Amino acid sequence: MHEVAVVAYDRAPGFELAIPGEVLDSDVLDGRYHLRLVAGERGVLRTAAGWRLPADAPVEALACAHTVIVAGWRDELDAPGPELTAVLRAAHSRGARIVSLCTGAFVLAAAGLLDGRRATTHWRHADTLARRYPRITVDPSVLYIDDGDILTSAGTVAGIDLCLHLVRRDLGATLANTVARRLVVAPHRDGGQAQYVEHPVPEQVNGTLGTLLGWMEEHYRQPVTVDALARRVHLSRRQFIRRFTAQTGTSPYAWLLHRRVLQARHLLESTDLPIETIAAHAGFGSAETLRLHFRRHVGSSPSAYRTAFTPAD
DNA sequence: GGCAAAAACCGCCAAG
DNA sequence: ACCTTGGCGGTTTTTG
Repeated sequence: MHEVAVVAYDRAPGFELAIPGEVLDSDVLDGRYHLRLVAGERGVLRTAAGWRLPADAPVEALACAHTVIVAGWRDELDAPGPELTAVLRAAHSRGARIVSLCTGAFVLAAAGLLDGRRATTHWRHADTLARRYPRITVDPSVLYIDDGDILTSAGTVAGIDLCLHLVRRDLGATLANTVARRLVVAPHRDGGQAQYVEHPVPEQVNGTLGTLLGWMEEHYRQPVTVDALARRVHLSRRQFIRRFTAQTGTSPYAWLLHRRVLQARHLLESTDLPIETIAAHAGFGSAETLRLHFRRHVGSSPSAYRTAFTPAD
């Protein structure tokens, strides 16, 4: 049983606070995570909308959590209390995994947990974070950053991506996809939040490119060249790459590779096909190529991944 | 939108 | 038997 503590604090944004519950406590996960709302501050706590927050446990409960999630923060100008930062540091040094969603990164930063690390936050606050904490390498162009024991995510909805990533890491890609499907969100939103920087009005990958992404989703298992993609949308290769990266945050080819690795993960978990075959089914030309990109994205070799996620469940 | 340089990738093979 | 890693030149992709 994996204990997850979600930190409750006064004037918390309700949306961010709800994300861990929606993703990690999804009924398709069968209670593999045990979530608790833990008070990070004294007194009566309310959400930004004024709803009363009934914390399950006092600050000390962070001591027994495997994962601690700070979902957002009320105000970048408002420093978190010393009690909260101290207990976060303690939890981390005890080996807990610390996660921030959106502006929750400011709390982690105040606790000194991000010093010397890469981190991200909502793009509107990235500058402030970087300026106030020069020892943090802030990358505002990604949806989330997995730095092993510390994970940070970008604005609002990216918190869902990060929580799905946790599920993927802990329980495998197949289950993560099931959760995503249940929530009716994209199981794999690749790339950064660059699109939101230029077009703060969220979502909706614009018309023709959106259609193209659908096509790619159907055809990534076979060889696809960037030139062919550009031709499909009647753009020069150069212009196509420009638009694609502006909208999705990754280059076309990188998108394909990422998608193929995800499919390979799924096949490794759900079949016992040899690596060579899986490579072919996922759209890689050879097993070596799969291995290279698999290690780059997942951090382990395909067969090591398979043994880690095989029997039992 | 096209060009050229830089970077990344591919598949093969050899070795562990 | 099967998997992983690393090197190598020839391509393809990405960048400015």
